[in-house]
Amino acid sequence: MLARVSSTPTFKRLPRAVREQQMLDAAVKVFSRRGFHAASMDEIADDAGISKPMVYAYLGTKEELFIACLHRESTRMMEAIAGAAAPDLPADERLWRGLRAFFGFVGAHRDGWAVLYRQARGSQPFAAELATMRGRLVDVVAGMLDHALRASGREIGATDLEVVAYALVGASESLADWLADHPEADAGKTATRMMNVAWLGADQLLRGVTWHPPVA
Amino acid sequence: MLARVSSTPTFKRLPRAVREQQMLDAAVKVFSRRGFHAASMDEIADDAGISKPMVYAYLGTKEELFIACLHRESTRMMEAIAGAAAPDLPADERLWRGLRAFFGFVGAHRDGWAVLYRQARGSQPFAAELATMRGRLVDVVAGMLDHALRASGREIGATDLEVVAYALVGASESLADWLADHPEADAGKTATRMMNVAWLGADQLLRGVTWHPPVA
DNA sequence: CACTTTGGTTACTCTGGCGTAACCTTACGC
DNA sequence: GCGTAAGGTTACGCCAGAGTAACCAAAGTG
Repeated sequence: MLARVSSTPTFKRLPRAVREQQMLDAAVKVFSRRGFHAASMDEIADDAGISKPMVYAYLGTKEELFIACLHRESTRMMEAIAGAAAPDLPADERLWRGLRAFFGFVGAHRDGWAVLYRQARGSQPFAAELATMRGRLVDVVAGMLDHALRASGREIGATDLEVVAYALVGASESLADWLADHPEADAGKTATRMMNVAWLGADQLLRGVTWHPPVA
Repeated sequence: MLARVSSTPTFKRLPRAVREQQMLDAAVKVFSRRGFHAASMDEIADDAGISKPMVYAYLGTKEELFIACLHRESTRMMEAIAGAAAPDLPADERLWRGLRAFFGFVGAHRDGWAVLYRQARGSQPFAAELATMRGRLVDVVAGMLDHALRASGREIGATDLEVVAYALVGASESLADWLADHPEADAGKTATRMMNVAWLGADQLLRGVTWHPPVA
């Protein structure tokens, strides 16, 4: 007998890259459930099946860890969207595919992304980080609208463009929240609904229709 | 001489109701600047010109204090909106007035409401509170849309209605954030922009126009 | 087989800041 | 003028939970 070498071979001694992902998985989960502040490094370490000092060794401070989570998740999301919305498609098709990818992603990572994202909106240290990511999305949407507008010989002020894009992104985020809170809801259907709100308005704008406040 | 009674008459010994408002003012300010977690009760007390135990005596725990802030601010906002959007006006007029009131409020309370609001979205203890308030707004918007739809002999599923309303509210919130971050921006103009996005889409919906996903 | 790197652990330290106990003092009713 | 409540203070207890020191062990590497 005396079998000791391979008594528990499945465990332990994993390469760094693997452990880091496990830690991030655990961190996303715990941050989601508890919120940044209430989440404890001990619980995260525990959940990752590792001891706390390892987390510090690999991913650093609690704050840095959170940012690492944000980064990983947002990168994944951006890739999902970019991969779906090819730039050579017509505007409505691009919008539709982008939205579908977005809601698909959120639907598949409900407690991951959406809640992480919610966290980040509030707290100063991460707001900047988040603003950058949202900024990229806004730019994409704005670029899309601008492109479509120019194609139909129209134009619109830069600020107006930004604000409209911002509103569309905001509406999508809200519906993503809604989706994350309604486990029974379907991602595709939500995307369709968003499209109805977004495109019907955007389409009008593209046609040159605008609304003006009453003179009163 | 011997004047001691009225040596510092302007200070101290204020009735509870007054002090409570001062405390809430201070709390809103500090919570906004620092965020819930980083805000310290000491700083709030200090800023209110009072000592910490008084804050505990009047408004309770840090958490309770935050909720009290949320309550006061949201009540004020709801009143501003409700006061502007009379229920007997036509849909577009109501929407326009409501939006103007909303952005006017946010513009006037930039660091107050908007940041408080951002805070609350993330952290569990307040998310519920906030969800209730947003729920009321969503109901109002949904009711408005439903009313207008029925008036033109149309109808729409309850979930669809809710989701559309949710998207509109979300877009408004996003623009409110944008407004809070751009001190130079004008509230009225922002409201007009939002109206362009919201109404152009909603108007189409009201006319029975819908968008459907391509068969592919 | 030394010997070093990499993956891992237990068991602390230390501090920020919430919440409170104990204690004054001005106003007001009677 | 005297009791009592309402407004106010200083000074502290206390603990969760971030971050660390010190130490161990299994793989590579020559």
